[in-house]
Amino acid sequence: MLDIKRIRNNPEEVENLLKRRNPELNLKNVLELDKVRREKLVEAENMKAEQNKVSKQVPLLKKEGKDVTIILQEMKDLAEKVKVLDGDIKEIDAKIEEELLSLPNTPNRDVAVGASDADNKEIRRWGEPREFDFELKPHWDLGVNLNILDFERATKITGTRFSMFKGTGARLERAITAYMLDKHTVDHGFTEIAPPFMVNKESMYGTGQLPKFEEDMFKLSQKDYYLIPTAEVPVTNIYRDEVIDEAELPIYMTAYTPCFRAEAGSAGRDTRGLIRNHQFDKVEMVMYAVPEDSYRQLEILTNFAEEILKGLELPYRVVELCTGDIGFSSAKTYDLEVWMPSYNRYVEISSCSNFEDFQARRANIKYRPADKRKLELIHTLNGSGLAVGRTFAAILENYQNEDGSITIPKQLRPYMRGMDKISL
RNA sequence: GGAGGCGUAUCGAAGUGGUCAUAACGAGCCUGACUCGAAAUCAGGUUGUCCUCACGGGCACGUGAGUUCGAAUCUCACCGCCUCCGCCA
Repeated sequence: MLDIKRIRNNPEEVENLLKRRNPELNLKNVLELDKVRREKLVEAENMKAEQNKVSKQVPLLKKEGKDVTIILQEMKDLAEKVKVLDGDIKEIDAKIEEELLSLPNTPNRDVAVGASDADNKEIRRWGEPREFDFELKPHWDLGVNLNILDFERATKITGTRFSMFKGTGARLERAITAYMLDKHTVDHGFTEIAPPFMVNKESMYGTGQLPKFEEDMFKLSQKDYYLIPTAEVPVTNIYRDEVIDEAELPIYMTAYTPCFRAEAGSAGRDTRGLIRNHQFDKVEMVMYAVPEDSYRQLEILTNFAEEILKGLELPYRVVELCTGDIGFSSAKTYDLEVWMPSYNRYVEISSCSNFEDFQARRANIKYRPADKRKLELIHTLNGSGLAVGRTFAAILENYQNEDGSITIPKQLRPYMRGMDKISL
């Protein structure tokens, strides 16, 4: 959520930044509502001040034996007026809240202006896409042939866009997850979290999934809970409505969770394999930082995600998203894209973002600066580290051999009890 | 799921219709005094939020609604925590 004070004091600046995302965005409604609200607020507060003043006098006058009947009658009338005015203000507050919740974050000033992913900027590449001297297979054929993936039965058990890992495949999936978690906790200093996989709507509002993206989520029918679309939601909300000591920042947290996405509106896209499912596993990194430090932390976060790809020796590139492509809550985002041979292009496998105080304002996460009295909002960041299903797919495709077997990346072998190859 | 109890600042906790909410009292923390230094002791400070350039004012005692001229205090609903019982991996 954007700061209403910032909007009020710098309307043009904020609006211009929003228009970099989408030229249709504007602040007209919010500004008008805010103006009316403040007028009514001043009026109501003056009346309340009067109420408080008189209420203090009443017991004194009574003590002196004076008749207060007239005063009480006047106060009753005043109370009526205050009640009406408070009702109006409450209504306006709700409207302002609604407007503010529907506005995306302002992109960082340095983010390149662009309309779509076509305008994203490649920052760097690592590794060379492998040249195949045989006809390569996509991961869904490789996995099914080796009997480590089963899409047909997953569809029977549940439905389309579900997948199932089997035997060595299930083990490899678990190995990838464990490797990532170990790397982040042991080498990168993260605290591992095993959070709830369902959250209430306050948490969904906190990170920005609600109210705008309800159709992307799975909601339970008997409780007002949602299946998490990413560990970002429960983990970022850990400190919702709390105040953190500055000495504790930055806070690094990582979590493995399954992720559930309705994938509404993506019919027909990536229908085969592990790339776009209703359920997939992901290891997520979440950071809390002081505002002055958050952009430095974004670089660190992105590097941590890159470390996983480097460790697995998977070629990738880093892309900086343009203003038209960054997510609703983000101010700046780097995507990591892994080389996917069957697609013959790089495919998104991680998204690392700085949300600045956008989520912290919604979730009310503050810290007390060591030098100052006032509480300040923290900055939140998160990044995939990485999407496990897509990593699995990338390993199958990049490490495939002519006979259809898969060489296991060196770093994963300890997690596979030394196994170096998956074959029939 | 049933019964009872409880939600007040960083923590403990008092307050049960109006000079007890500028939230008592205690602890913690910060500053100062004493000290070579520390401890102890003494003095002072220490909630958040909204409107306002400021002065100043409003709001908040789990949340919401109600009664009242006036609510932490009375009523209702909801949420959370604790104890006991039931059920359960």
